[in-house]
Amino acid sequence: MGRRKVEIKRIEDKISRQVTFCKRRNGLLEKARQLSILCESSVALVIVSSTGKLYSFSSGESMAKILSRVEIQQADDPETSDLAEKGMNYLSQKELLEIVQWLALRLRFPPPPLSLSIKLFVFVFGFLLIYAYNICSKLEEAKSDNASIDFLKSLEEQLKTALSVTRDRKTELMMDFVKTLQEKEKLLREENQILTSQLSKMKKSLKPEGARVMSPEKSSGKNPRETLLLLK
Amino acid sequence: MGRRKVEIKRIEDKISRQVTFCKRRNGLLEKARQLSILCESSVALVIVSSTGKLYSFSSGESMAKILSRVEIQQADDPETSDLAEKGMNYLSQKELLEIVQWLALRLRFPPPPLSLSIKLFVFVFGFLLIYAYNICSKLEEAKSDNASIDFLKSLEEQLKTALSVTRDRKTELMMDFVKTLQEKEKLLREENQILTSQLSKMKKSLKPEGARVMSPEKSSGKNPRETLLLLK
DNA sequence: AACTATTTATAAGA
DNA sequence: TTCTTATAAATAGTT
Repeated sequence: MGRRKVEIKRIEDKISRQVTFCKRRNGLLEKARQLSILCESSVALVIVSSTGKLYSFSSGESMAKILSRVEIQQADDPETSDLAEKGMNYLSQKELLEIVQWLALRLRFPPPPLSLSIKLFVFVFGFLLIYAYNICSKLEEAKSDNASIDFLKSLEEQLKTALSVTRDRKTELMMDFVKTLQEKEKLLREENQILTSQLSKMKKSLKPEGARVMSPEKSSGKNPRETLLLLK
Repeated sequence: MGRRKVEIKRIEDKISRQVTFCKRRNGLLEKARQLSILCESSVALVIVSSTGKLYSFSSGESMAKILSRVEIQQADDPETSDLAEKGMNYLSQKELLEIVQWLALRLRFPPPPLSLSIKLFVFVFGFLLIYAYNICSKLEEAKSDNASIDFLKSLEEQLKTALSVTRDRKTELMMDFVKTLQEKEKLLREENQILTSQLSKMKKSLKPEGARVMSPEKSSGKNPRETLLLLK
């Protein structure tokens, strides 16, 4: 829709590319706005220029909310369930590696099962940044009258209250449950060790024919006591 | 660009709205694609229909990556990083302790090395509060405007949403962790059973050799099973 | 899903 | 950048 038809491929001339970017970017943002209004739909659009400048639009509901639907929908989709990789992009590679290694080390558990948790963690983080960005850009357009200041003060209170939900009963219950599970795990591990050592002693005792009598005595005499102690 | 000019406002007729949505949605997605190719820019677009169906486009790099630039840009902005810092400070000592304890419990490790994770966690929670504060102070400086009340109401909704999302994610994280622990427990139990049965087989094979071996056998063969029961 | 009369977007030029 | 204008592209209403 110009003086001539253009092929859809990278515009080589830098100036021309920049001009086209400016025009089409505005066009796209406007089209996004129109679609959201005309058809009552949620639209989130982010454009980053080749020079790194950022432009975005999101309809009435916050971008965070719209994007969360992508996450949910994609999580259900087996093909896209490469969740770990997706989540990684929200933090720098370096930071993420650091977190993964650190957690893996401390949990003595191989990384893969952790990736989901990390993804969620990281997702929340990226989520709010996008959200905040949106609020900020909207804020610039906004003005307030005197009456709204009281409203904002109450909003602040509400936010504080919401924050204290960190300590709600559900969380506490879950923490208790986690504690119980961890204790169970510890006991089971210890028991496993005892069983394993009993087993190896048994095997040893079977090998040398003459030593048969001695070692079973040792193992049967020592192990039960150990087990009892550990269970305390 | 049609038989007649249309006003940009919600299309009341449902059929017509749906048809328009389909047409414009495709147009928008195509435009997004073209912009990304012509101008070598990153574009992420998400459209959710009023019926909840999701359509999206993102240029070559993944949407997550594009969105992460928002994060980078925010981090580079001195005002924002200042906010992040304030976010840390704003959480009460008590709340911070709570978060530390939760993480410490999960990781069975003393707090200090946790700093990175804590940073992320605290940031998520502190973030919105700081923004609320900031919005308040900015708006207090601004001048009267009737239309602003609607804006503020939508802002309130957005903040509420963001908070609930954060809470939901935390719960999800914990649930994932519980699941992992339960799986671990199951595996350990199975291992225990195998070890126990191996042990008793061993002992049987020792049986015919002499009567001496019998009594120790009982005690060592019985204890692990009892232990398992206790752990339930 | 097509069709087509119009509107709209935009490429090139100023 | 911004505006102008010829033309391509998108799409509203119709079939």
